[in-house]
This record gives sequence, C-alpha cells and structure tokens, in this order.
Amino acid sequence: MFEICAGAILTQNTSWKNVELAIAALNRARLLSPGKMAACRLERLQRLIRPSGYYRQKAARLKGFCAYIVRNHPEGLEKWFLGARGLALRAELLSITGIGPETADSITLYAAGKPSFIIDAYTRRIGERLGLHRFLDTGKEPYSAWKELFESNLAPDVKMYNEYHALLVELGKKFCGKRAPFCGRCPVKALCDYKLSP
DNA sequence: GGCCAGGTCAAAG
DNA sequence: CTTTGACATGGC
Repeated sequence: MFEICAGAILTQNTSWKNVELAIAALNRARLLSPGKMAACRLERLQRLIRPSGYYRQKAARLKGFCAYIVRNHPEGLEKWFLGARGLALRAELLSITGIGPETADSITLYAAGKPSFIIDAYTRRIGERLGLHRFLDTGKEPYSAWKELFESNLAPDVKMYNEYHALLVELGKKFCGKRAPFCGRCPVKALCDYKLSP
C-alpha cells in the first residue's frame, strides 16, 4: 500500500525499471512505511532512491508525503483510504506538495482502490493519434479534459480502470513512442478503424 | 552521444 | 495568469 504510493511518486517522468531499483533499495532498508521513511535522514533516503532520478527532489517529496501522513493520519494509510471518498481523497492528495494530478490518481486508484481514471503520457498520445482530442472540453486543463472524456464514457469500475490503464501503457510502449507519430500498427487504432468503418 | 522515460513546482514574464 | 526551466538516472 505505502509501496504503491512511494512508487507513484518515484515514477514521475521516469521509467518504471529505474523505480524498481529504488523500491528494492527501500525495501532492503526496511523503509517502506510512512513512519520509518519520515524518520530516515534525508541524505540516506536520497542515496537509496538515486536510481530513479531526480533523487533530491523525490526524496523531499517522499518525506513531505510521509510527514503529512504521520501528522494528519496517524492511524495509517489503510484507515485513511478506507474512510475517504475517492474524490475527496484525490483532492486531499493534490494538496500535498509533490503530488500532482497523475500521482494523485495513481494513488487513488492503485493504492486506495477507488475509481479515478489515470491520464498519463501514453493515454494522451494514443488518444491524440486516434483523433480523440477533438472531443476534449476546450477551456479545461488538458489533464482534466482527458480525464473527464474517459470518465464520462466509462463506468466507474476500479478493476476496469486498472486494466484499461495497464493496457494503454503496454500499447503505448509498443506502438506509440514519442518518435513514432504514426502508430498504424497499434491494435487500438486497428480496432477503432474496424469499428468506425461501415 | 542524443533522446527518452507512466510529472511537478517555483520562478519569471 | 501563462510560460519556462530545473530536476537526474539508466536503457537503447
């Protein structure tokens, strides 16, 4: 649970592979709990998470997150997440420095198990290449616009959001690299073309 | 060697 | 309020 939260912060603009190294180090150091991490010296934390990049910034963000939990939710993550509505939880997470919309959604969905659709680089990229950006609510922030587009067209189901996002990431890695503007081989595109053609 | 990776925030303009 | 720069490592 806390590991998922830490992973969500560590993976900001970073490949998951590097994050795994950092998580493994934290695990070996037995620091994967808010209390332990909050009590850990900053320099030590920085050293442990170094492989995940931005280690100074991320160490500060992790500590800030832990300090917030210790101070405002001393009963622990489980109780906090259990007692909170998804939307309220997301808003609360957003108030913590270092937790932006995507990280908040990742924690809300993956750690707390509440339906909150995650928008990431792959989701946007695939969406754009399928022409879905035409349906975005102009006048809203891009993140919110994408999120609303998906959430207003899908049932708020945790398991489905989970799989949906995982599939988008998988497909994005394979077929929608930043350097390949045309993803004609992408199965999602193939499926859409099939569905949309008479 | 250059480009990229499941972003976020504070400082400028 | 919108734009821009900083943050940093590992893999291909």
